[in-house]
Amino acid sequence: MKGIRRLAQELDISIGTVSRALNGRADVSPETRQRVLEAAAAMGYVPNQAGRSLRQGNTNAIGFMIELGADANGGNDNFFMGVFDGVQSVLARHHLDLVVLPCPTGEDPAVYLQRMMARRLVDGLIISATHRKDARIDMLTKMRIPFITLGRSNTPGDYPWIDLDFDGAARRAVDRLVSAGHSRIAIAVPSNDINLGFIFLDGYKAALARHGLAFDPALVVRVPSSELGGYQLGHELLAMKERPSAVILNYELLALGLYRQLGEAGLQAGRDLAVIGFRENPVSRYMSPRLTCFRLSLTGLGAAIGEALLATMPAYAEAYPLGRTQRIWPMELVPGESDGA
Amino acid sequence: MKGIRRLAQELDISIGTVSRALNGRADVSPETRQRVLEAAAAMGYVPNQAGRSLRQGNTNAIGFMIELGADANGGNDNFFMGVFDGVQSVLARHHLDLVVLPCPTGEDPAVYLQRMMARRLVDGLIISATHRKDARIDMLTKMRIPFITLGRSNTPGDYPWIDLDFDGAARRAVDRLVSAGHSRIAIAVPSNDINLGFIFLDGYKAALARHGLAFDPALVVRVPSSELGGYQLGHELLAMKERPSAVILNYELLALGLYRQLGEAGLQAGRDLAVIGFRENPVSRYMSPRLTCFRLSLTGLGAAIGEALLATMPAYAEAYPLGRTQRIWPMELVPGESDGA
DNA sequence: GACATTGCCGTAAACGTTTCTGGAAATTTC
DNA sequence: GAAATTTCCAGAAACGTTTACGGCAATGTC
Repeated sequence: MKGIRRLAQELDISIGTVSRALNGRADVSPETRQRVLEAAAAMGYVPNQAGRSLRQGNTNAIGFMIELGADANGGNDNFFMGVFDGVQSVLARHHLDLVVLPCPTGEDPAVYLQRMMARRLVDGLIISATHRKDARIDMLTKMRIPFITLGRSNTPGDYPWIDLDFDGAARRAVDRLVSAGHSRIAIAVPSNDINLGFIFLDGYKAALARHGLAFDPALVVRVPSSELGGYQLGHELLAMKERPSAVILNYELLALGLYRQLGEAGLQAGRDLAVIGFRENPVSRYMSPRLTCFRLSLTGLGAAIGEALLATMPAYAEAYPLGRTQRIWPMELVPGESDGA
Repeated sequence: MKGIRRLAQELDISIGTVSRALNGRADVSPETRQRVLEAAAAMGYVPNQAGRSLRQGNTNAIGFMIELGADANGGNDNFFMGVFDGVQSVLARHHLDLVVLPCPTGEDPAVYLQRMMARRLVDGLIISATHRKDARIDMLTKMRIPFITLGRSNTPGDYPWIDLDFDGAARRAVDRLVSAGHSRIAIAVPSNDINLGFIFLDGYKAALARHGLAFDPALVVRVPSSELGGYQLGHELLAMKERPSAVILNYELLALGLYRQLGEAGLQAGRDLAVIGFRENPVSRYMSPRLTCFRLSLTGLGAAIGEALLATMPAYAEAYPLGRTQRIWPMELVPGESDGA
């Protein structure tokens, strides 16, 4: 005899009562509940999740899908670790657990997602590295699985999302550079179809226009989001006929390769080329010269993701007034030495 | 009507036969099997994992527990992403899925593990960031859950583990520095009780002894495994009465902070202080000067972990001759410019 | 042609929960 | 003190699978 049945036998009561006592239902006397809880603790009883899932049709777990391919989310640094912490802080309030689902490099994210959802492993899902046209969004809406995307997409629909303030970052970077006297400002965007690149570029264009500067397509450099990409970026910048005096990066670690390329040419960021990076992280803080970039609260972002997701799940929604489930997460500019200010 | 029952009704055969057909059992006629498979595909049927788990008592998933606390595994860079890929390449052969379990910062890893295992979410487990005395090991052996640790521990027992070649790296770093003429060689080790620090230090000591050099405890600097730790390390090195001419790092990103500290004192790695880092990664490759460090195959490591774990699980063991489930993963020195050679 | 074997399939039990239903006992109500 | 209500619990069904068992027909064996 195992599980709840054994517990019931031990206490000489029915398994139904044991279950109700453990789950805090009303119709069980205080003393019986007490006995059950004590016996459960003593015997180290924990309910079998498979049985519970089968019966109630849920799993009490939330999934977070990430893509392992380095290019897809820019080298996978400590970004997600902070976000996971934030998400869990919210889920813990409801006894929900977080499981991370890593899509292998080279596997189609949509196919992977299909496989994982078929397992019915989670009740809700967070997906990241949103592509411009993302098949996963249609799939999840069709499957009626609650989800939220970290990153906007162009896929139409009324699904919830949260995204970093790419437009704002691009705009403020341009503003800062223009007021420092720069007029020829290059921009680096990812070479794949991840959506953030398009938004970043749009923000850049809009900011230029507001300053009355013409948009020059030659100043848009598409490179993979990696240190090597930064090195290539440097090469392209130096090879330009009319060399720009500043560059804005969509990904902070591009600066490493860029710095190296500049160094090999006897040049230095901040002095010979103004550089504004993207997200502040431990590496950008210790590069020389220190990178001017944008700070955000990773755990705060994670918590916002968790709350927005729960707001769309009927079982938890009452605690989270639906409100805005589509929002832009703010970033704050932290000046470094790389923009020559 | 849902699930297998609906499928059976549609085909007008029993659910037992459907199940056997889908699971490739022998006693079902070829044409029936064909019909079932086609109907399942047409209706988009996928077996309910909860029902299956409940019946067969397993989950067809393997867990990989990581710790989010930045200090615990050295800043969480792309290390794990590569390993996940390798693990999945092996698991896929057996239709096993990988789920990553991120232990929140600040939560006791053993408590977290207990919670997750109670959910019976996975059939086997990989744990990382092994501590010198690791409560999780006793817990898992007691629970009879197949597991493997990424990182040795001092906890006694015959459990499987894989570890990076910390001793070899320390030894070869010392060898290289000594033959370049250095005799006062400092070493950085983590300030917490993560086990790799002790092994790294032991390798260092042994190598010194082999060269007839005395071990000087003053040359052992304990700092957190982060860029800031590297900065502190630089401070301590520069403040030493008898300043060392070389330093060996247990974690490559320490070099970033160290470089900065040196730069602020007008010094440079390679020229004024020989530096040998630990693991090669994209960042270390683009630091200036490029860090001398050790290369390893992350996906290879992941695959080895997966195979060693499966070798201990009865259901899969036959494919993996038990052999050595305790092994050291090799690393290859890649010369940079930071050691002045 | 009687018998044993084989191939295929239906039936039903089991996995560990939760929850619906009913009902006995205790309490309250007039 | 009978009726109505409440409190608490037992019993059983249900969730979706897998699999042990048995049986019927078809095939093989002498």
